[in-house]
Amino acid sequence: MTPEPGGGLRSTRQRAAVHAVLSEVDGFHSAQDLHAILRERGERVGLTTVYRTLQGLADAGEIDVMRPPGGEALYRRCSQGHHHHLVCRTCGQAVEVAGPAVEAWADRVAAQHGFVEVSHTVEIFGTCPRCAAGEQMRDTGGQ
Amino acid sequence: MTPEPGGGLRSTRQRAAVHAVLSEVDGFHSAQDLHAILRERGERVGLTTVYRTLQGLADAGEIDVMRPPGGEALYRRCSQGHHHHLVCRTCGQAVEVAGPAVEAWADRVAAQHGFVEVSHTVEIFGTCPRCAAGEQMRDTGGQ
DNA sequence: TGCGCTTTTGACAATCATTGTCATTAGCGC
DNA sequence: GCGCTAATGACAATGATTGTCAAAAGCGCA
Repeated sequence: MTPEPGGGLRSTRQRAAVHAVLSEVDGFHSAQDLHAILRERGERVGLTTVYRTLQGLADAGEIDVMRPPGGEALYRRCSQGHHHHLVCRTCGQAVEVAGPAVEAWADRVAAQHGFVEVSHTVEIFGTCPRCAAGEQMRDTGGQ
Repeated sequence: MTPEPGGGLRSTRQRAAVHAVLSEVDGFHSAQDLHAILRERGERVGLTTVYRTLQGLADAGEIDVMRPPGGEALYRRCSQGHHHHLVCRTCGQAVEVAGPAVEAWADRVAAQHGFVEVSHTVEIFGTCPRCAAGEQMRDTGGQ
């Protein structure tokens, strides 16, 4: 029970590595994905540590977590404020989008029903122009 | 490898049971949850079958699936059209909400970036009035 | 009504992401 | 440098979901 206020975190090589990878890669990646990237770079970081570090970063609001229908959670370093994502379901590329109207709508709807402590998730999935262009060879015969 | 789409389904006792439970319970429930309810009722349905039936129903658009941050997927029978949910994170009670403005916003944002085949998920979490009221004492059993 | 083909079922194993464990290692203040 | 304590990491454990495959049950058809 001696909680160090604020400075309770130690700066370790592993944490820096995870942080660095997140800064350099583009789009959303799973924890295992990031772990593989670290290994390729020669960084020796345990998978458990990757998970914990990501958890901590997500907890601190420094990265965003997304749970696509597929299964694994995806992480990405994002701008700090509240925003949402437009994600390509083929290549993973993500665009940050802001929707003040949506925020307002969500709050209003929740308030109408008397809900408090409201949070919301908005995710838009689609196929980005590049992937859509390379994908059109797929309707032989059909259904 | 030519399963009859649409009419290829047979009506079985198990499928009817799952369907019935979904009609009678309120709010979102996990697959394992529904399986437990079926067992309590004396219906002998395998867990695998529950999963498959739910998958089929979700595929047919007859039920809604939600993946809360917690982990398991939750299922609920809903009205057919496209809509979203305002869910109490304490008791699970859910309110269907429609947001034409949000749909339009999502489509517009996606189109601006050239994305096609767009889908989106919107979920609002909060604490419903009843849970918010009873949360200071947390004594009344409620149900 | 009975038969047979095909789908469905269900017990169990397999998978797979994520979390817990715990001995070892390494920051950081002194 | 020393020591305390948090962090690490290999491994096991968890737990939801999916695959497997033989047995059972629907439904069309004779």
